[in-house]
Order: sequence, then structure tokens, then C-alpha cells
Amino acid sequence: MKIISWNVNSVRARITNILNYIKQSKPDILLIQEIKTQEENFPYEEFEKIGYQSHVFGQKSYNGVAIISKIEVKNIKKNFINDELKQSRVITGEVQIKKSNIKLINVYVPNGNPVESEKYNYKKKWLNKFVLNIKKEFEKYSNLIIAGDFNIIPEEKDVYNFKRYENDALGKLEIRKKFRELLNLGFKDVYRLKFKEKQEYTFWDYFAGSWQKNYGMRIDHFLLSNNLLDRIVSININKIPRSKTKPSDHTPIELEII
DNA sequence: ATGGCTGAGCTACTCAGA
Repeated sequence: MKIISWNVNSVRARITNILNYIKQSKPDILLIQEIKTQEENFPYEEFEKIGYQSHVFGQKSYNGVAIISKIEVKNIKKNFINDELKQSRVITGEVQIKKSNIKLINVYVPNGNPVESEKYNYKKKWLNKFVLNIKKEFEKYSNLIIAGDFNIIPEEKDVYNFKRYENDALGKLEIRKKFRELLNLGFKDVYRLKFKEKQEYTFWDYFAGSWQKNYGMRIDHFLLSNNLLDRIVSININKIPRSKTKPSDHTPIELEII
């Protein structure tokens, strides 16, 4: 069972890249973020043609998340967070994998920059609510997968130059602490669990040749509840989509479980 | 290097991203 998370930075501008990627990587479930469109303009048919159903929590111009799946996804919900700005950032669903019910939480955490602004406050409040709701979710479900763009650099080694990001909304200690708080509820950051010291990134800026210089950061994550850890087959950051023409600034992270 | 690109909405330019 292959589950992939990818911040596509507009599903409509990226549709050709996404379809090509799906044909190559053949995910069972693709969790996408920053689709930047409302449901009414979502390219449902394009995914249907290659055998995928889409579940969409859209928004005009900004944000938006979707679950694109070859297997049945039940109990789709778009109200995981009571978002004070009414932004579309979380979609959840349930899948049956090898007789166990697994809850999927596809998330796009607010960016929060600049730090001296209301945006940073929104991110902090948003993360507080998110952690609290995950805690509640654990009372109802034992198998949880949280995946998406967390906009959090977990540790110093997860960015090309930590000094530049220690006072940034992605790297500030109080933000990284929220990530640890989440893990402490009973999750593992699967990439870091499998690769203790490896330095790989999931995002590179469009400008100043960031991609060519490998000036990136690891901000897209797969969190698995501890009871699912023995079912991990592999975790992989696939850099190929970032090297294509008209790429997203993020690249997919691929999880395989049994 | 707090903006050097990119996308949406719109059709000139702002806002947002990280």
C-alpha cells in the first residue's frame, strides 16, 4: 500500500506534472496540499480517467487539500479544525488496510511569516488546536496517519542553513516544540525514524537557484501512530518531480506500508 | 540576501508562499 503526500502548489497549474507522476509512482492514495482552487474547478475527471476518486476541500486562490485515491475512502471530513480564518487546511478520511481501519489526516499547516505579524499568531493558535484535536482523535482511533506540509523544520539538520531560519516561523523553537508535542502524543516522524542523520529536503525556493544549490528544507512529513510502525516497508523523498519543468516548489514524500 | 520566482485573480497589480 503506497501512500504519498505532496504540496503541489496549484492542482490546475500542475495537472500534467501530477498525472505523469501518478503514472510513474502508482500511489494507492495521494494526499495533496495547496491545490489553490475551489471544488467546482477541481479537475476530478482527469484523475477519474486514470482510476482515482478525488475528495476535495477547496478554497479560491489559496490553500486547499485533497485526497486522491484508488481505494475506497470513507467518512470524509472537512471540519477537523475550527479555523478562525475559514481556511481549507485539513481533510480526513478512513481506509481499510489489511483488516485494520486507518484514519488519514491530510494537513497544510499555516506558514506564519512574517513572525512580527498576525499571521504568526494564527499559526501558533492553529497548531495548538491541531495538537489538541489529534489528542482527542487518539481516544477514538488507534491507527492514525498524519501527512502533509507542516511548515515546520523539526531539527537544525533539516534545513541547509539553520542560522537563517532560527527566527523564522518555520524554524523558531516554540514552533518546533509544537511538532515534538505532536510526536509525544504517540507518533514517529517516519523519515527521521528510518534515516537518523540523513540530510534531505522536501522544499526548495523557486528563486536564486535554490534547487541547483540544494538550499532546501524538510517541512513535509509523515507521522505514524506508534502501533503502525512495524507495518512500514519504506519511506522515500522523491526528488524527481522537483527537477521537472514547471515544478511545484515541494517534492513528494512516499510511504509504503503493509 | 525578507525578496532574486511562481500562481491566482484578473487583465494591473496585489497577495501569498517559506
